[in-house]
Amino acid sequence: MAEREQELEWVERMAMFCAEEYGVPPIAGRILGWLMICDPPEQSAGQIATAIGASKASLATNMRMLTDAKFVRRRTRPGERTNYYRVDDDAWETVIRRRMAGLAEFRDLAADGIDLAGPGSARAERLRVAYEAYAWIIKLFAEVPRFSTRRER
Amino acid sequence: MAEREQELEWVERMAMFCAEEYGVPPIAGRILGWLMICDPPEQSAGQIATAIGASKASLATNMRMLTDAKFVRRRTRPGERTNYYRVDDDAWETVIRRRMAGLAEFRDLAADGIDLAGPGSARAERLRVAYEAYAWIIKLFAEVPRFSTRRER
DNA sequence: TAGTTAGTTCAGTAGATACTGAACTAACTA
DNA sequence: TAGTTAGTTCAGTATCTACTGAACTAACTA
Repeated sequence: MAEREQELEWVERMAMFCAEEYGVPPIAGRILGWLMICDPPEQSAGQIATAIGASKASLATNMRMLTDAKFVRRRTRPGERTNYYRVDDDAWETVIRRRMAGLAEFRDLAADGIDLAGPGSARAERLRVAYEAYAWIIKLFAEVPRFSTRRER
Repeated sequence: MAEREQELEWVERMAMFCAEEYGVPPIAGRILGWLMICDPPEQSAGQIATAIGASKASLATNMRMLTDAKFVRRRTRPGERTNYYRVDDDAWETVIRRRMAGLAEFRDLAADGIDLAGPGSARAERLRVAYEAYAWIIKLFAEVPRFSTRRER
């Protein structure tokens, strides 16, 4: 299989993973996947559109989404009006951290449920179990040192 | 606000959380939410349908999904043909553990990408960073003792 | 036997989402 | 000035998902 073909297949796998696991639109997933593996690592919307086979309009919408979410950084170059994009170094750690934040939301929901059912009631037991499962994992994560294979910049 | 009304509002919050965070259909989320807070804790499809305002058909489809995923347990009673459902004690720990499995999938995808880009190449650097962020969190959870506020049964 | 009811299956529908082409804006260049 | 091109916006479309009513099955009861 040609190099490019293999890359695109990998990009597609990455896109589908992001779609299923994180609910990201397919094209946003492809952009992310492409930016993970492309050479050079910084590319214009036009280059990316060509590579993944999407329209300019889709690129505009999805790049907006990705830059707003801080997964992708935009860079301009002096004397050029083209914007160049690259994946943020911290993108994946950000993804992980947001996921953890989601856990806290559930834990708080469970806490509200316990109040509603009456703390100490038999009915609150189910909720307490859930609360504790989430509190456990959140605490675990909070105690751990921040990940840092931080590259020098 | 009436007790029941408050409960249903809580169920709705839970359902929307499950929908957004886990991609579960709204009715499946409502079933889960209802089963977390309802009294008695074990209810028939008919009772649940009435409580959350869904059709029999939707109950059939969504209960199937939830029992297949082991989030909800079905129980029969001698001399009755009605099935009764309750949330599995381990449901939420299961949710957390599946989420962790999703992380491993990403890590492996990143590893494939590194092979494709050529390990050691500059191009593989982005992928290596992602790989390590995921490997870090996965290792963290793998090392930790299994959660156990296990109730006696 | 006929009637009742728990539960399943399926065809159709409503609503949402992702995507695109085309028209447009804005910044530059000759 | 007119022409070029990066990027945005928007209306329309295709596709998908969740949901329901209705027809059905299967297990029981009188």
